[in-house]
Amino acid sequence: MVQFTGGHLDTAFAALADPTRRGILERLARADASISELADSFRMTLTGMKKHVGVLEHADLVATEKVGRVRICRLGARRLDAEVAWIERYRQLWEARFDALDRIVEDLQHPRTNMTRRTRS
Amino acid sequence: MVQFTGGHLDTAFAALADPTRRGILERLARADASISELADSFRMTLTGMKKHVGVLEHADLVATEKVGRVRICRLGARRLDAEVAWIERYRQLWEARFDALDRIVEDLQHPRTNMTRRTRS
DNA sequence: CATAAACTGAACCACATGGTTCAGTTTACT
DNA sequence: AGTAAACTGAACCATGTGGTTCAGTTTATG
Repeated sequence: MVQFTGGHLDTAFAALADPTRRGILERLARADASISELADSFRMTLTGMKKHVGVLEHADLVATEKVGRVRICRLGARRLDAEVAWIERYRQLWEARFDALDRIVEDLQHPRTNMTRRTRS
Repeated sequence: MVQFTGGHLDTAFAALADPTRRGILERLARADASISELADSFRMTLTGMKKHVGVLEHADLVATEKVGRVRICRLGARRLDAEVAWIERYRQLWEARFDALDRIVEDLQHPRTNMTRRTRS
């Protein structure tokens, strides 16, 4: 065990851990926007907004392009497939774990001499 | 717009943003464990591990109980439903956004005089 | 009772975050 | 040419993170 080459998962989850950043993604899903548009949508300085966009860009959740004096921000390539995959796998383990617990509780209440493992219902 | 009461999403995503923490969850899905067991699985001090468990506990991803001198860690109540829901919704928007882009590109290549919106195929 | 195991809390460290201000630079408009 | 908009970078600030060490406390065991 001991190390978990996290890679994308780290940066993607970290990027999603901020409400402003999630807001920006929702906003960009409606339409592309400049840094200033985003900045005053979220009542924040240009500089502050640029940092958030930087984080999202670094996670490939946003892509930007400079056109004249304005930087256009659009949704990036990352579709969060790996992230959902991790969580879904975790949820399966979670369910299995609690199913097992249920079986134990039930066995304590209705013990049976046959100790072979029961199959999932 | 302007504020996004993030609540759980914040802490859950933040908790998942660390590879050690994801590792702990996977480990606990296999079986409950004490702080010391986790600590040496991940080659870390007890104190360090306790902090990680603290973060996970704070996000309801882990629940602990002290039994004698050992603290038992098990999976917590949070099944990450809200988190998956957010991401899934985002992916839908993402698809819609790129479908729209495809339509534009296609229309540029094969222009048609009828400008009514085409329905999704 | 004595010792050791297992945890806990405080204090520290280097570095990242989420913001700001201030001082530029580049580009558009008149 | 001159002004203003839009961004950019550096510096700063308070707080959080991921880890450590050290000094306890509690609980189990010989």
